[in-house]
Amino acid sequence: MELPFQPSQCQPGLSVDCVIFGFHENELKVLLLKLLHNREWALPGGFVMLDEDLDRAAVRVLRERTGLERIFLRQFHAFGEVSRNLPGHADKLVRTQAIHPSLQAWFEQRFITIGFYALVEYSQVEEPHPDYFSEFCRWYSIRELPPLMLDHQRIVSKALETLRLQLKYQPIGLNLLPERFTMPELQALYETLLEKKLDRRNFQRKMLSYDILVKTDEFRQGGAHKAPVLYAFDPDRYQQALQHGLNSIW
Amino acid sequence: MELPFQPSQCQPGLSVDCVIFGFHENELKVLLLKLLHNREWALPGGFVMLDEDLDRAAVRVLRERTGLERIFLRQFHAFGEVSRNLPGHADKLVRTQAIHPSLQAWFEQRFITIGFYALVEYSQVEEPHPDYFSEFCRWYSIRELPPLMLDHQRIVSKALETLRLQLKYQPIGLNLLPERFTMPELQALYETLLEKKLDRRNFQRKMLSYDILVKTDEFRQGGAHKAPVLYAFDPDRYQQALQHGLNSIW
DNA sequence: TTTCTTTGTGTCAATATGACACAATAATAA
DNA sequence: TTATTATTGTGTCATATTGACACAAAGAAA
Repeated sequence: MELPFQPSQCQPGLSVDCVIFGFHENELKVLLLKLLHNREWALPGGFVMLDEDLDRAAVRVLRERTGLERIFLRQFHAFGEVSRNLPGHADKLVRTQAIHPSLQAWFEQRFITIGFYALVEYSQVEEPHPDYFSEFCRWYSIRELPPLMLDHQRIVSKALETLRLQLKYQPIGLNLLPERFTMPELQALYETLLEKKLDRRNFQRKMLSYDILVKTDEFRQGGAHKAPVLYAFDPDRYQQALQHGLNSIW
Repeated sequence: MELPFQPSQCQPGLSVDCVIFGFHENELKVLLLKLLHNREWALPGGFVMLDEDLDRAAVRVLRERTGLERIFLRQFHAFGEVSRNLPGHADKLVRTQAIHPSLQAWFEQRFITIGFYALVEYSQVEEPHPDYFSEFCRWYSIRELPPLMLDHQRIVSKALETLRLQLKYQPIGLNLLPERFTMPELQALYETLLEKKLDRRNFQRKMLSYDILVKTDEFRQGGAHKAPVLYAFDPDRYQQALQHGLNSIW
């Protein structure tokens, strides 16, 4: 397999890492890559070309990994502790033949990484593509993550914290749920993120009051009980709610 | 004046810029540096030492500029567009004798900058110290900023946007106001940030309901009218409110 | 003492919220 | 075919919060 990047064409000491969130079976999941020759897992990430905008680099990584374009992607933090680059990390990559010895110097640099989080519809991601350093991809529930490389555990935690903060004053769901969804499904997403049960009736009342949902005349058939109505987000109103927030104190 | 940094000791292509906010005469202000040999102004910023944590670099810049330690400082965005480094910028620095020609290559790099915003008590900053590239410092009202270098205008705008967002779900004031302040002073801060008038009585009721203020038994004497009570923040409760937010929807 | 302005403390109606009841519906079991 | 069961849709009601506003107290100046 050919090297997917040329160190001389990359911004030195800088990388991007993406925490890709999906929602499936009432669980919040993240897409991880299994490293080659190593029991550890890693976030999808990459380097920034010298002539590439930072945000474009994150979009590219996302496209390369999931095949998706135009998805919700937000920068959330720059990780720049000196200690995040473990001594011996580059050496280990060479020893396990993960990289060619000529790249050792590149990987020995002190790296700052910019964390992005993405919200994607789980079912839309068909077959995630591993990259040069990994053998395969898998979704993992955030409640039981495997051992992660370097400080990637902390990056996931920070992304999750940011996502939960977003929930407090902005809508969520448009990017995580299919185009049409039921009120109980939306509630399940909120309950998962908040880690607590909500009252079904009060949830519906509040959610409808935000005026970002459109009730369709279709139902989710095939369930064991009363068929629930399908809703969709009103894209314009949803974007407005993202911009201005849902509940301002002032 | 000696060069304050050695390029070989710095993380390549990376800088930090600080938007230092203060509140004075009912105006939100930012601390700017007047560049040498140039009509433009710049944010206090600097480079990151190879053995220095990113956040520590921001703390150092802040200390060098304001003399203050232990102040409210938050990372808010990484600016990484290719176009933010204008072609000819390094050349201009050499031509105006702002930098020695040997540094031209360093300044010609493509830079990513990490934006931090700081909240400081205006009166505590005695005499701001300019750096190697600047002749003096000045506070500017955010309503009338002078011409800023490169994309620093955008960095200020983004910082302000973040600060206003913070106001929607977190307390503010501890770092911008003196230790003791009156309710009208706190309200003026909010009105400035929100750019709108608030009802004096409802503001007080809501603010007190957050339970982060301590009413002292002293008054602000010397005013032309009834002497208002002085309040102080309860540091512990304030920190808690910062952590958990003031008004959760859920 | 009067006037002016600002501060401290209320009231009250309108609205939003939390807790809960009950009918309707769809699949399954009797 | 009918009863059962779990789930969905639509309420009600008491309580808490909010927005709009009134009035008295305090300090300086006329």
